[in-house]
Amino acid sequence: MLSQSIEDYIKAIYKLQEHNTSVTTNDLAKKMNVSAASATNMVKKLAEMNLAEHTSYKGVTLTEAGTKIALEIVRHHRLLELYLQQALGYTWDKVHEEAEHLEHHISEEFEDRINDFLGNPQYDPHGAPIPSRDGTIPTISKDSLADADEDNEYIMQRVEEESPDFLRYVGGLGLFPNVRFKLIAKEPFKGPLTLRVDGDMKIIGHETASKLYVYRSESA
Amino acid sequence: MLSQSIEDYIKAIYKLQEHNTSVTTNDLAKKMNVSAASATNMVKKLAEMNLAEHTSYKGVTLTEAGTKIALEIVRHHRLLELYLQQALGYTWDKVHEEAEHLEHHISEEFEDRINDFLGNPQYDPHGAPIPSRDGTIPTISKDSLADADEDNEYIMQRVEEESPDFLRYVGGLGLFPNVRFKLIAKEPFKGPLTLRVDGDMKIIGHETASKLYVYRSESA
DNA sequence: AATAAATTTTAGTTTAAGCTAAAAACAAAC
DNA sequence: GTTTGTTTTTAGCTTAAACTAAAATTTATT
Repeated sequence: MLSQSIEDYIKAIYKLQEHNTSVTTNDLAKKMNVSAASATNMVKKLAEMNLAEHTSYKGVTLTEAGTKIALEIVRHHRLLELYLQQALGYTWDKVHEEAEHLEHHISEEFEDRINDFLGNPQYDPHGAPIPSRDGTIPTISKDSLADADEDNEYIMQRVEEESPDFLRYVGGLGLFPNVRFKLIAKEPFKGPLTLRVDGDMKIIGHETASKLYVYRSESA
Repeated sequence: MLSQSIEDYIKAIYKLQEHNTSVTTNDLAKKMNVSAASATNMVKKLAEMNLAEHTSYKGVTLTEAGTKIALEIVRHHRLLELYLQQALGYTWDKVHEEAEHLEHHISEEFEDRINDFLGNPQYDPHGAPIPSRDGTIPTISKDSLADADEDNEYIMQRVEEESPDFLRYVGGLGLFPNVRFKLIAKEPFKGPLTLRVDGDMKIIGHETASKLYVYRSESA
């Protein structure tokens, strides 16, 4: 059984890998809120355990074994998030934190039972893909709303931010996964975007838009 | 936030206090599966934190503050057990272990939500009382079936053992909380007991009976 | 290319929780 | 009421995961 700490580091590396090509110990230290030295130590330990590869002064990558563990943790996390929402009525801004604590402590049986309760779901409340038991990840759009084109219709896929405040803000605009909307206007130079969501006009900043992933909708 | 370890010790002391009047560090060490020295160390730390009182070479008692914490943990544990059974279909022999892991990691919100889901329940799947939010404990019979009298009707209140094997055995006899049965015969000298449960005759040992708590039923 | 700045690693400490072995205190037996 | 045996505590060691400060390496600047 891996320590909670080890699991947290693996998950952090996994998440950093999704974005940045190379993950430095410093990136990791920041994400984990520990000193750079602590991150280095853990990375060396992970390498020792063959869960990561580390080239000094360069960066870290998860090995296949490490990735497998990361996917299990992410699966736990996202299943829990959805379960908290669907079964216990949590709002989407609160599920992350609770799942964060629980993800390390549920058994395989628990995982299976909530998975069955939820009908083997593909996405969590924020639209993030839930890795399947065997490590397959449902496809997701990698198109940020910030790169979308005026005058097109889109469907919200995913909000890639977990801060409660941000989620409440976005939710207040009606922008939940699977919601359809139209991008009416988009100012140049990272300016604001105007959307029509369910008949209402909403203006959001470029920064916000960059965290929303969408796919083109066949306009109705 | 108390460490998991501290919480586990507090809970162990609480449970030992329920039975034995005085709790020695050795009792505690056995219950916790640690060396006597480790138990002594922790007890001193708890005393330091004003969660327990310790008189050297004598024993430990929880303070009011310590008891309050114990009750919270026990509440978490028993609510979880019932939730796992009611909401997720766990059998009663498996709920203990899962709850044991989760009890330290659920938030107050989680506690409240499962409590509401369960309708503010009083007893867990084994008939153990669930302390209320404010620390009140539902009444329970302290009469063991081992001390019961021939020819009377009883209702199962509680099974005071958490080992899966034992619970499966007892469950196989049909002896769940709230089940009514009649004590047909009872051999002297800690001999076996004969019961009629739902029309069927069952013979159980004294040792088993001593772990079953019952109350007299007004015979129908 | 040489030096300055930033990043990463190494070295050595700290804390929590465990351990063993030895010492101290208590209980029991003669 | 000593002596013997058990229980409890003390002392000192180990491991995991953090830390700071110093050394090493890489990157950036002139």
